Amino acid sequence: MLAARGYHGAKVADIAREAGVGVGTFYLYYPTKEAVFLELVEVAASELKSQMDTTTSSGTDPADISRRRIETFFNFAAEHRDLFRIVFGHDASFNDVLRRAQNLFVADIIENIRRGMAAGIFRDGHPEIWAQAMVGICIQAVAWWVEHDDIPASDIADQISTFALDGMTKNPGAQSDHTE
Amino acid sequence: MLAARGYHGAKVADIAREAGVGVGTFYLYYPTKEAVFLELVEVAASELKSQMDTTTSSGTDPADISRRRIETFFNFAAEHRDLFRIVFGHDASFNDVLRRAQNLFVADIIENIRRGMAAGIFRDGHPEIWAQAMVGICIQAVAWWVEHDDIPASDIADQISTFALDGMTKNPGAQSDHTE
Amino acid sequence: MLAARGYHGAKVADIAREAGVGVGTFYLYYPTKEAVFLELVEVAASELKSQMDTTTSSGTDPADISRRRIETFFNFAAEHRDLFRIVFGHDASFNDVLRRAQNLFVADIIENIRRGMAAGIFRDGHPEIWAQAMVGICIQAVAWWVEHDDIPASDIADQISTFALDGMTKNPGAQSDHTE
Amino acid sequence: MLAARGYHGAKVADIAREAGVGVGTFYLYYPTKEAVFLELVEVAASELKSQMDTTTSSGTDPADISRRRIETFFNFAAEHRDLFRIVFGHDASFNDVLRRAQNLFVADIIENIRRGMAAGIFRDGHPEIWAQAMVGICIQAVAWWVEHDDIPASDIADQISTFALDGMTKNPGAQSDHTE
DNA sequence: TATGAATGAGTTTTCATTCAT
DNA sequence: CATGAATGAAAACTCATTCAT
Repeated sequence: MLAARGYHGAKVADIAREAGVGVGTFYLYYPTKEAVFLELVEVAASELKSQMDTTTSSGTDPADISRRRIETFFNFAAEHRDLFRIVFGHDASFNDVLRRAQNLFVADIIENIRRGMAAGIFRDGHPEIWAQAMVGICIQAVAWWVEHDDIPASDIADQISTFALDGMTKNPGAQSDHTE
Repeated sequence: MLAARGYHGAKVADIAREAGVGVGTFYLYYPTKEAVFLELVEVAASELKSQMDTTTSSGTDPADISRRRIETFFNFAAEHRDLFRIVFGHDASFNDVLRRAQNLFVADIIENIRRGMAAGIFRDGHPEIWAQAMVGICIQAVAWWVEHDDIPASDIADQISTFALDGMTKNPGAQSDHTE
Repeated sequence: MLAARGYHGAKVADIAREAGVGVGTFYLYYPTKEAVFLELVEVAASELKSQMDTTTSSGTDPADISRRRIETFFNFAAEHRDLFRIVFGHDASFNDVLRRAQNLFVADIIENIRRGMAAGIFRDGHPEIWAQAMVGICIQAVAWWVEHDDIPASDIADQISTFALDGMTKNPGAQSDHTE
Repeated sequence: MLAARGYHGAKVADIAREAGVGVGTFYLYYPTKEAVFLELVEVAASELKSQMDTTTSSGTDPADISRRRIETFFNFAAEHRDLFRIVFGHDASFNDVLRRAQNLFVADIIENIRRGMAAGIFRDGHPEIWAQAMVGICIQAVAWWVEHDDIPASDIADQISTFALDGMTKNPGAQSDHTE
């Protein structure tokens, strides 16, 4: 399925066939291969943003806004599952390499989270989702950070640790421990 | 610079030139283009993993382990900045599209975090890093989730909200609010 | 404008749009793209030929016939300027290359003609038109010649020199030196 | 043979095969298909120009210069026959149409020239070459003229008639009637 | 071992032509 | 008759990989 291929894995001929049209037809609607992805992503992003803006326009509590945005995001993803598979879909060659490397760590992270939960130190949750979240934080942070030479490693590590361990809210216990 | 190009953007000829060898020499050491990235990533991943294992072998507190792992990760990234730029480097065509879409949201997230911090609801931190962390969590979680059809959107949204807002630890106030 | 594009530069869609009809309609009247040019050229050629035949049917003096034919040709061209632009119009890619190469020589030829006129060796005339004529003779002659292997270069050069310098008529001075 | 195909008729794959190399090799030396023709033409044009400059640098008589240039041109063409076949080679589709149209007139022109020669009005020469010359003059002149709106048809017709019938030189009889 | 010129399979893109409406 | 969206064969171009030196 096209959706599972990602940008580089998807050939224009495949995209066209998948859509049930000829290659010529593809170029009737998009000037280049890049353009269709760009449009796909931009249209979706702008739709998502407008949904988020609507969703969060009623309240002003930042924590609440975050929660509702996250909810909106995943509802949107549920409705556009195919799109997300395209956009984050694994490209035959490279992403597999990354995936494998990630898995090397995910297992350990899950294990640590399980132990933390069992010990009552971590709040209850879905260990694998949290492990994915940890990986996502680190990847995104590092990708951002390598373009920002001025921040010391210890600073970004601290920021990420605080974020991941304590969360953003100051008195979380008072608000949203869904597990108690 | 090669490092800024990412897997698809980097031609074998560039990689070889960057390394100061001929393309033929490249193929003397790596069977395919994929292999060099695979090796790059795997060697680094295994080195990182072994550093992490060493770092965390002494203690058993899961929160502490997480913290130390995160620290190790960013120290490693600092020492292998080029590698990370290669691996997460933006490929000319596609990643830019993604980058632009992300930026659409990052600004809003930063704004919300700033307001939350100002209101004393969010603990103090680096708003942009946290925003990147939020985006990273969501992207990684959604990429993982689209391959796991059985989990309802509301469940994953809840998990991610809890993680991001409250953090993993149960009594964070008691442990690590760096701002108090 | 279509007329300026030449055969390869003109897309059928353009030709149809230019004509104010749909592409489908185009194919109602012409079986192929080539056919429309063929028809265009053939209809025009046959019309031109019939005009020439009429024009020259009255007299029998070959020099006079030549003169009248040339006149008819350019009058026809004046009335079918668009057609001539289509037929000899410069195709985006290749003809420009030729054009540029020609210009390399045209300037020199003009210069030589000017000097010849100033010295009273050449009869008066429009230097650029004559230079174009010179180029036209050479191109056409060479294009014809490369398909006729049996003629030595010196022979064709002699023929062309005689033609260009002395003209076709035996006693031109007695007939048509417009400048005296 | 490639040389007989002309620009549009020649596919890059053919050019490469003809040259005994792979298509990739072609692109190793020329960035685009257009570029190879451009280079072909420009290199040849500049070589031809330099030959012409050398040839004509000794004398100053314009008529002599013309004659020597024409000679140089055809000698050059003889040595680069293949190149000229490429450059003026007939493209399967369009040039044939033109060729056919031209032939419609060439026969008549030849006939007229023959009659003029027989009648002693035209100097002796090769009727077909002269007919080609006539056609070349007219095509080139008209192609030039359609881009120069300000010149009346009668003017250009006069210029061309004078050129073709009387030649450029003022007293041709005194100089170069090769037939007497 | 080291090289980089040569390769051609694999892609993107074009556009004359068709055909359902 | 008229249309233009759809088509896909054919063409230009890319780049990982090979191999003679």
